[in-house]
Amino acid sequence: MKTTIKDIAKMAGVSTATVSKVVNHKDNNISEATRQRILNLIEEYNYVPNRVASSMVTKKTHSIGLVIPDITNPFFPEIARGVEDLANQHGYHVILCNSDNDLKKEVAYIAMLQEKMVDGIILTASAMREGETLDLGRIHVPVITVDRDIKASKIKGKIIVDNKSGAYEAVSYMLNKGYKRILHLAGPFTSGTSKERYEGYKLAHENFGLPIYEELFVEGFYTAEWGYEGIQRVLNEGIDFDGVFCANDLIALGALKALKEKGVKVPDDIGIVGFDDIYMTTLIEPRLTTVHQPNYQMGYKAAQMLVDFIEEKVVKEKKIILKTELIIRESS
Amino acid sequence: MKTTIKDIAKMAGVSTATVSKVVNHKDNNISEATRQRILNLIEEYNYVPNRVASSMVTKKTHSIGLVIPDITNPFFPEIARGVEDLANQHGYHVILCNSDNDLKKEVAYIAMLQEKMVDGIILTASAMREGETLDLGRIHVPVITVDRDIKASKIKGKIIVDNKSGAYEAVSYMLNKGYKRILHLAGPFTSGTSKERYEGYKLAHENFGLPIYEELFVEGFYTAEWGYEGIQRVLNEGIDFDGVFCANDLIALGALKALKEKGVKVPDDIGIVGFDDIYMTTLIEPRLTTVHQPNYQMGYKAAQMLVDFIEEKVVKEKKIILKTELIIRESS
DNA sequence: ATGATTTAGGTAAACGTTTACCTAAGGGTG
DNA sequence: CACCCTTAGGTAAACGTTTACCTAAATCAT
Repeated sequence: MKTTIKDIAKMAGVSTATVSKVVNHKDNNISEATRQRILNLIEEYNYVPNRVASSMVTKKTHSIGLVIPDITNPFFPEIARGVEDLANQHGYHVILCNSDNDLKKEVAYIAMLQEKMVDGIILTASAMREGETLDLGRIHVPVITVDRDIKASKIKGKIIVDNKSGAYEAVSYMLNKGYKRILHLAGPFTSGTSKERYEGYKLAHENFGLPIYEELFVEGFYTAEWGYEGIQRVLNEGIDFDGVFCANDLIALGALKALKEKGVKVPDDIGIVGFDDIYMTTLIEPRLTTVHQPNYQMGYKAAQMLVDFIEEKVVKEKKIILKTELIIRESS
Repeated sequence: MKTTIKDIAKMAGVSTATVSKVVNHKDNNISEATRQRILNLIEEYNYVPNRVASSMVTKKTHSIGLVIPDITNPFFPEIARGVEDLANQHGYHVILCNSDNDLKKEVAYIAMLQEKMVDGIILTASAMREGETLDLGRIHVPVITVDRDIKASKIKGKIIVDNKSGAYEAVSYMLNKGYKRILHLAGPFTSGTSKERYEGYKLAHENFGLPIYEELFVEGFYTAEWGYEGIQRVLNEGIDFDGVFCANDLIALGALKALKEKGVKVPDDIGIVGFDDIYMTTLIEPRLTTVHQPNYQMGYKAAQMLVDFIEEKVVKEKKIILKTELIIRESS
């Protein structure tokens, strides 16, 4: 049998109220003698407060749900870590959910989180297909989205990254460097980030007064496999290009691999620029020029905003747009 | 106000017991008419059962704690994913905790998890320094360790990988290929896995009747930074070697980078073999020969065993040793 | 000495479920 | 008709806390 507050109260000859007060440091009107007596008993009998019982009365579980597509995707651990760090600092714990970019799973997880009475949810929404929509109508805890901007009602806050300007900066840099025909290996257009990065690509060309060649834009997926395949396809079609702007680093890594295998020299023959700045970009040869995304910051800020909502502090900014940073390395 | 079981009961003109039964599908003796009436009200009023209240009476929270050093280390996301997948299949959710290899944080997290009444804990223990010991004496839920074998009482089960034989196989392979002076960039010896891998390295040499050169063994950390630095140090000291066996892939990646920068050709001049088979090993050039660790499997099996303990099934094996697999690629 | 205030703690309801056990009505059997 | 069984549901305690409000004794000011 686990020791409960009642056991301690009985042994100390006080009421449970008194024990509760000392456990929660609301012991301003408890005599030092009693306090010590209780503390000793707690120690001796290894009393561990049952937080689920507390939650029943306080209506707070001090837990937050984190719903992301896949922790295995190198993009997400940093976000998760940022969330967890801030949460931990404030006494919250985080429940990890992998939605696999599947709206059904996502909805199921959110429902589950609600049943578990989490105090709030941080969500990187799955890419939605046409006609799909995420209904948060029945959720009554704050929801913050991270990285992906979705249009669903009831979202209390957003943390996003300025993808368009990040891409703009990267492509401008390439154009400045003299690249003329920049291939854009895009992510899936069901993802808003992918679209925004494409827009940055376009805008840079426009500002330079350069045309956009249709054959230099290829839509795909956010994976290394696709980067690998995409390059091969373009090469096989005989399309000419002197630089590649990839919608994320995974694509870039795949592309780089494919180019190397074809004997193409990077950056001498063709330059590559990625997006995200995931850890491994510095471990490869040549190190990848890329657009740094502040992932840890995103997670951290999201959690911060969520906790502010939960604790009913005033939240000044409900939409935080984080800046990217172009990191120039040797691949371009 | 959120709808509770009482609201539904009142509106349906039945007792809460009845509603509870239909919600939990224990409705064998509830008439179909009543069942439908209740179901409709649940739908209409968006009744969401409060699982923390359930937990109070059932003594189960259907949550498990996952304590790992750092989700940001590419070694762990796969484990976490394995855990989460199995947990999810069985209706459990997982609470993520990053201990940063800090015993204090680890202990604090475990205490917190206990207060939150998790049903069990999966732990990749932090590397302990001399004299440190993890006291699980006060935990009364099952604890399973993963990857790292620690000696702490009260561990209900272990999932580990046969590090020694993995290393043995890798080094034997190198020796067979004709490498004569194999540098071993080890991890920290506070970590058991690191020691075991070293033992595999030693055993292979012994079986080949070859000597072990002291200067070819260097203890360090499980990071790419250290691999990079370690190689430079060895090179600066003018120590001669023709192959490198790294205690993990991160070290190997760092080492590879350092070698490339010095103009050393891999695998022509020097061969490299790593350990872990993290995702990025296939994205670099040359792709890394490494010892595959079944990380996802580890997490999955750990969760499986934990759930079996929680649900009081008979657990046949309390120590599962997973086999590694040597993956030969181009770096050797 | 009296009334007011402070100190130290107690009382008991409430949080939202589950579940062992009870009951009342109806049906079946001989 | 008397008895038993089944059906359909109800009763109420229990889970372990927290907290608004209460109270009795001691101290203080005048």
